[in-house]
Amino acid sequence: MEGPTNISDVIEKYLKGILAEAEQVEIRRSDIADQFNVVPSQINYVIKTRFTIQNGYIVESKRGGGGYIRIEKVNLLADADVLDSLLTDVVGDSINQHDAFAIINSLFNDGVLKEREANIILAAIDKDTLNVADRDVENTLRARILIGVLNRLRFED
Amino acid sequence: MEGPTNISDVIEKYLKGILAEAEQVEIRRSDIADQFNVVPSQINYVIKTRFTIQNGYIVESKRGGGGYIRIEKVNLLADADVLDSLLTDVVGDSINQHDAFAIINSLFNDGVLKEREANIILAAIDKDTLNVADRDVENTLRARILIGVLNRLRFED
DNA sequence: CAATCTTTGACTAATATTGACTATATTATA
DNA sequence: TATAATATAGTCAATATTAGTCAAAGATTG
Repeated sequence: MEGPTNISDVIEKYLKGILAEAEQVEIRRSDIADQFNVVPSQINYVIKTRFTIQNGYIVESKRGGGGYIRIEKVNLLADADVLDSLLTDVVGDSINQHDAFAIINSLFNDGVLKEREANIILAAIDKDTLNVADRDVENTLRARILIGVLNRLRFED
Repeated sequence: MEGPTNISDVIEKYLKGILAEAEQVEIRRSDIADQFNVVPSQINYVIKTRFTIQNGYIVESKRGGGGYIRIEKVNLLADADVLDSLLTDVVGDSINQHDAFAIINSLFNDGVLKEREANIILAAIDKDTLNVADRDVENTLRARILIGVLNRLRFED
């Protein structure tokens, strides 16, 4: 019944309309801001809230002359739901090395990760690699890395 | 969408186009500057920002009559010494996201990393993933993860 | 009314462009 | 051969051109 009620939704729909036709959109932030009569930083808000990796978008940008913001749509993989439930149920906002290793190991056993891929992740979240004095900080950081990596693996590219 | 709208990107692409065909490219700075209608020092800027060792290039030059700038592509897979010095000198104990991304991209281009492997590493060292308040701490952590991961891959082979 | 989402703008950071000045190598000339 | 003239490239800082961050204010929703 009702259309979009705020300008952020309008901008979101505009960009997604383009992405329905093309692989990616490349904009000049101030152009879009002018077009919808909003301040430039609102474009960042729209992107941060509506074009996340969880939703299947990858965003790249460059400042300076000829700068741009590029939004790319990426496709969900078959394993996406496995990774998704793992993320919401198991990882949380803190995870110790033992539990994290078990997750990666099971993903390897299930064929979601190749051996080299698993080894890369294990190296990245190893406690000696992170080398953080505080155990809680270490576990929080490990959770963030795991979430970032597994979210990325939900998509192809 | 559109191509680059800044002249530095255009010059970069021109030079990389030549390097796609040849082992190296040798230019006279003022020729290229004239060709693209920029001041000569902009050629130095393009080289300094886009043909660094972390991008996989080595640059040599000579001044005076018959002077030149020569850009050579190095293969990090073939040249273990270059990779070594790159990790020691460029990564060291701190590295920002921009430089780290350039290194991973080079390793992918040279066949050291597969695309999925590169994406995993990029996700792990992304500043939003690490989400550390202090920039120095973030860069230190990124360096440890990068070195930890690459060393793990190295022992594999 | 409390929580959440949106809008705004001041401030920050990154990148690109330009030109004056410096450094170095080669060539011409005394 | 020594020196001067010429022909290169390098450095650096000022300015211009973008995008990013953050927090306060305002609006909406449950």
